Amino acid sequence: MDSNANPQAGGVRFAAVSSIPMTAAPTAPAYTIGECARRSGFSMDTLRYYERVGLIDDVDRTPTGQRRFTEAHLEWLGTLKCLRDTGMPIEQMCRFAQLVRDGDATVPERIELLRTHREAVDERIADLDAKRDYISGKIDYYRGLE
Amino acid sequence: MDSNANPQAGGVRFAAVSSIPMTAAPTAPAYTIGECARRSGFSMDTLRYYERVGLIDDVDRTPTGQRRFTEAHLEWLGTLKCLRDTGMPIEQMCRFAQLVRDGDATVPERIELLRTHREAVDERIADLDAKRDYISGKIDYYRGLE
DNA sequence: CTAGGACTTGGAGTGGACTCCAACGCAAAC
DNA sequence: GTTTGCGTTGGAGTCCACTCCAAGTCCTAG
Repeated sequence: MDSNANPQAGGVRFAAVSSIPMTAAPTAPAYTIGECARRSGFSMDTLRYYERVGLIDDVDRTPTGQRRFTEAHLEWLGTLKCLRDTGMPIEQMCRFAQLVRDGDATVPERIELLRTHREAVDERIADLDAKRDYISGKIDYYRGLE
Repeated sequence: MDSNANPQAGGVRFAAVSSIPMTAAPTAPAYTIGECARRSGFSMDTLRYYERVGLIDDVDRTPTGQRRFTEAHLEWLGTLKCLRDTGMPIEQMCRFAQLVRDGDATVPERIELLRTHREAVDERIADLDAKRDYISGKIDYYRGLE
């Protein structure tokens, strides 16, 4: 049901470990939204927003309604950050999230989506490279005028 | 007064030449906003908007009020496109435009601005490269599952 | 026990960069 | 000379991705 568990090295990693005072008993660590924000690099508001639009799933609540995020969430957030920062629109990330929810049968579709996205990223990089050169040319031109 | 005239090879270039029926007499070509849009890659609305906020200067009008853009405008628009597409905010482009308007004394400041921007572009490229690799890793992981 | 900080919700507001609209004038092709 | 279409203006609207707000609850350190 959940084959997103790629333990990719590049996940977001920070120092402190146990965020929430768990009464001893080494349970799997659960993070408050504040801690999750600090660790993921998203704001608390963005995390709530992502949950609302369906980009984050299965966020447990304490009996009083506070969110508790897990290691798995942090990993998933690392993926989202990567996709977002490479320019994928929210809507497409939602589609990807849906595929992940839909289980292993969607792996080929996920590959397809990521490949397409990677191509877009490649194009973006090539474009930036070219435009970087243009800027350098402009700088050189101005330097000739000084 | 105007040392933006860097005839950089990478300008936007199209096929057709004379857009507006000029009663013979090979005057410097002047382009309608539509033609300018086609040649620059900006929409007509964006061109008007850029003029309003001060990114484009000295746009002549026909006696009836229609804009006529010149070759020089197209070159400047090429520069704007490059800056915009590499993520420079409008406000900073406005500052750059102001420097160009302020004449040759501002050349060092322009260099400074462009250098700073180029650094931002370099960082963006490095970030995209890294995230591209992350995506590739994810793809490989999924391919292992197929 | 109480102060202060962290958390909750639904919904409204923001910022950047356009993009569209209405109502109109001018143009040039047949 | 009329239709088709390109152009004008000021101002309003849109889109995206958040970001902020109010009013309230909860948690924990002192």
